[in-house]
Amino acid sequence: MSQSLQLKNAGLKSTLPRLKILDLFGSGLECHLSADDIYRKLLESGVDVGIATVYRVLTQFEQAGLLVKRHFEGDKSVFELNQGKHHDHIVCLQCGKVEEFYDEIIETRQKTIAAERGFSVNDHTLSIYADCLKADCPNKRQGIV
Amino acid sequence: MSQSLQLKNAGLKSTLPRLKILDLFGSGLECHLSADDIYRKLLESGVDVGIATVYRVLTQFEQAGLLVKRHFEGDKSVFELNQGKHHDHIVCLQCGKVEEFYDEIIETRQKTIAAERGFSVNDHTLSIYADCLKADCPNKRQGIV
DNA sequence: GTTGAGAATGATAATGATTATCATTACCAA
DNA sequence: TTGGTAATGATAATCATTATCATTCTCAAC
Ligand SMILES: [Mn+2]
Ligand SMILES: [Mn+2]
Ligand SMILES: [Zn+2]
Ligand SMILES: [Zn+2]
Repeated sequence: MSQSLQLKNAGLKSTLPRLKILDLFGSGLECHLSADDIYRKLLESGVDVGIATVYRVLTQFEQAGLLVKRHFEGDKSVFELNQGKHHDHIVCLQCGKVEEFYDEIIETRQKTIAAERGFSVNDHTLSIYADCLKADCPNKRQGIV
Repeated sequence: MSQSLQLKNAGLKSTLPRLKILDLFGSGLECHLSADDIYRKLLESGVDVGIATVYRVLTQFEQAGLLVKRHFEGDKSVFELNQGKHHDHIVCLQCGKVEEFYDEIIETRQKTIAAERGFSVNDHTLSIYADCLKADCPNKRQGIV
């Protein structure tokens, strides 16, 4: 589906900042970007956008169900494409790379644990902070991408 | 162990703000307090402390291993006594109550998942946001305590 | 294609949590 | 008791995020 149609479906007018921000997330999954990441990337690519617009658009996209907001370690939140299905994250403490996973055993176990204690699960976040053992892991942190 | 001795062991001088803050956490477990919670409670109890001191002391206690910092939903972080052993949390979306749990199956599964993907787990956070089904759950949010 | 009402933008001020400064005060070893 | 030094607290500064508001842009109607 074209991006401008995506926006139309979400009840949002097709504007340059919105199209460019949608572009950044592209079709590439496992892409977790902060407002500042996006602001910086747009300026680099010659799109003269305001930081206020970035925050506004991200919030609108989140409310429209296009994006999902995440809170990893650190102070700033990141956004990713809404993949329609829940998943959890492994964050590399060396390079900041984020990998996604879904595990039925963990999911089921959480419901059981909550039920045993008199809770009905609404949502959850599981973030594993780990060291990447791969050879190509750049041994320095550089913002969660 | 007396509180002033606890402070001495941590290499910290025994001062009124430090003793009073340590007091607040007391022996009661499952006590998760934000800097502002603590600041407010101290003022209420007649201890005229500055908010800067609260933040400073919390950081010192965390570095000394007396407290652990947590990040639940929302903007402010909370602290709890360092119980020496890892645990995860269920947060009631109605009243904000926090319950703790530890599940060996989930812990083990995380290590397996990470290993399969070439990661060595360093740390993790699992927070379940749920609705408390108990009758005495006050149906309003009132800050995470 | 032109146009106008209303939405969107961006510069900037405001906010809320947290940290840094720095002059004053309190702790404690001698 | 006292002096050196660490701790405190009022306040300014910082950082991410949100609110304001005058200006610009979009798009449906003509
Ligand atoms: Mn993800
Ligand atoms: Mn806890
Ligand atoms: Zn999950
Ligand atoms: Zn755990």
